Amino acid sequence: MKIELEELLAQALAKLAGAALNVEVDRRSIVVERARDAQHGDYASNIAMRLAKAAGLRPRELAGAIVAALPASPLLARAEVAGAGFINFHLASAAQFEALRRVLEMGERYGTSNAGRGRRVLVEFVSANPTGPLHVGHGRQAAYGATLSNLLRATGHAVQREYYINDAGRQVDILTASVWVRYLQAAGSTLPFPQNGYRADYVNAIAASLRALRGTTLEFPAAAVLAGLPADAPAGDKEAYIDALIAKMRALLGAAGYAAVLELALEAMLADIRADLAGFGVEFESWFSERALARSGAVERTLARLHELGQTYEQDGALWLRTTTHGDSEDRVLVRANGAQTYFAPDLSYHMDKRSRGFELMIDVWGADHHGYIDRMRAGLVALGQPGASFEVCLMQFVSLYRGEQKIPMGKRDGQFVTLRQLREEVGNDACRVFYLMRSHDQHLDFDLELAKSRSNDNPVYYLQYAHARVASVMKQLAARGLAYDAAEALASLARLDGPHEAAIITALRAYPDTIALAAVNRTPHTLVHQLRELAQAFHTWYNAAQFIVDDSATRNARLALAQGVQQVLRNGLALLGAGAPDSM
RNA sequence: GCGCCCGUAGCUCAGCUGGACAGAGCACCGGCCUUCUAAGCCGGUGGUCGCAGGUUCGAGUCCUGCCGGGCGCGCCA
Repeated sequence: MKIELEELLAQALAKLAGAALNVEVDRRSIVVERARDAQHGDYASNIAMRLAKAAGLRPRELAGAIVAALPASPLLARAEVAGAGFINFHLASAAQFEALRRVLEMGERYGTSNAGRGRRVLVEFVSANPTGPLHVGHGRQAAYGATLSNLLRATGHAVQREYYINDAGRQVDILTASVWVRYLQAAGSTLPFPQNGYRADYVNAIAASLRALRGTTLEFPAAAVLAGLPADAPAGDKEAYIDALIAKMRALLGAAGYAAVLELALEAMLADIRADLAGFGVEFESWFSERALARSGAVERTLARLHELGQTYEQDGALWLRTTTHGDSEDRVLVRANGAQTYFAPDLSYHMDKRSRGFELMIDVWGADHHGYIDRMRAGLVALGQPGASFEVCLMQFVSLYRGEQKIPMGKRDGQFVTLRQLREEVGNDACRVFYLMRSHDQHLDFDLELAKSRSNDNPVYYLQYAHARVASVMKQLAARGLAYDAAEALASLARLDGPHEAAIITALRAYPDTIALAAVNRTPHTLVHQLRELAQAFHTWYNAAQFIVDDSATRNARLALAQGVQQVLRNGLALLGAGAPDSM
């Protein structure tokens, strides 16, 4: 609709070009927007104000000339000059109802487009270390990544969702050692628990399954384990201690024994994470293992490629990447003086792998604390010959949990945090998904458990679902009264929908596809929540003001058509948000 | 010190990529269930959009500088 109106404006301006107007007009500068206020009609353009100065005319004068030059169109009831020089468009009523017709015709496809033209996009999100259960912060990233993926799909992108498993780093070794110490302690060992270990309950659970699997075969006396180890904190260094403990564990159990514990711990954690996400309705097409990447030699190949390209240098025994030449604030280490790679090396290699799999665009969803890593990654990719624009990061600000006024503290290592699973069980999946998404991702989120549970306007998910259920209920009542919906009569009687409430709803229905498109392009799912809220509000207002099941069949069917249009769009929107659309509540 | 995010009604936040009088929910006050779900609706109270400059016909929105809050700046992950 916008485009049609812009075309009309372009024609009017072309007509004026010779006479009244002596400036060149770029077609792209002709923009029509939805009017914010119903009094301003349905659409508005500021083109006259933009061109007035260059044309040497007063904005209202120019606007008047443009309106006069507008070609006749069946879309338009009238166009008028308003305010400082706006051109307001009032749609013809047939064009008004076109939106409703389209909703009913397209059904669940209403709101989709092929704007993305099949562009291949990889959305990587959550990617939490498999060293513990997901917490509420991961939940936000999960909800965001899932809905962003849905939005991109709805706008014609070929999306793949991926979870990167950091299963090669030191954190996994720390988890492995933690499990082993718990396993020993469970058999009565006096071995102290490392200060830097993972001390939450799930570690005990894995230790118990280790015992069930291996019996006593992995047991060693505490004295044997502690022999030669440095002091742990607070007397000593907790980092040095845990590293020594891990080395000792390897020595005592042997490579195979150590690997067995590690595999068990990793699989247990991953199984938990997968189940949690699946339970949350968040699916991934691929789970990408860092270890597999490392074993394939890909990281070495990436390093070699950087060397070939002359992007690296050695200094103080370490291998550095010249990221400063590509916009980073300082150069970065790829391989430390002790020969170990930093995380930067496999991360770069991983993103090159994404590119090699044919993804034009890589969208990473990261926690806000990683923002300092963005320039580094992009610079590294550019150094490898990739376009900087192929890599994009959506930063998620933090989540604070409240129970009413009370802030819930969130420690990590000590296990004193609320898990995503606990949150879902307490609040429910639908409320979680929408609560997570109702705020802009670059806004810090206060998640109040009491609010999220309350069945009121506090939580928009109920408001949206309630509107959906009300329509279902009306249709049930219709059947109960022995009546049937007549689609043909409805479509022939849309002119009966002539009140302000109906107009407000139709405006909201028409806005929906624009909202989807904008939310996808700007990576802002929260705007969808707000738009659906406006639609639901318009519907609730109408519901209270008018009766649907009336005697006059033309009016009845027209109203039922509009109600079902609302229901359809709510269902579509809730699906994108990952929430259900119940028929009764 | 440098970098990123935020600062809008008592509280939590929108503000459609500069436009027409600044919006919503909660809270507070007052109304609406013999009719399709009151998890709802209607009305009212409430704001120098952190402060100061600048750009523009027009600034909550863009630029600069302050002030305040969060986060990040390792050969950690």
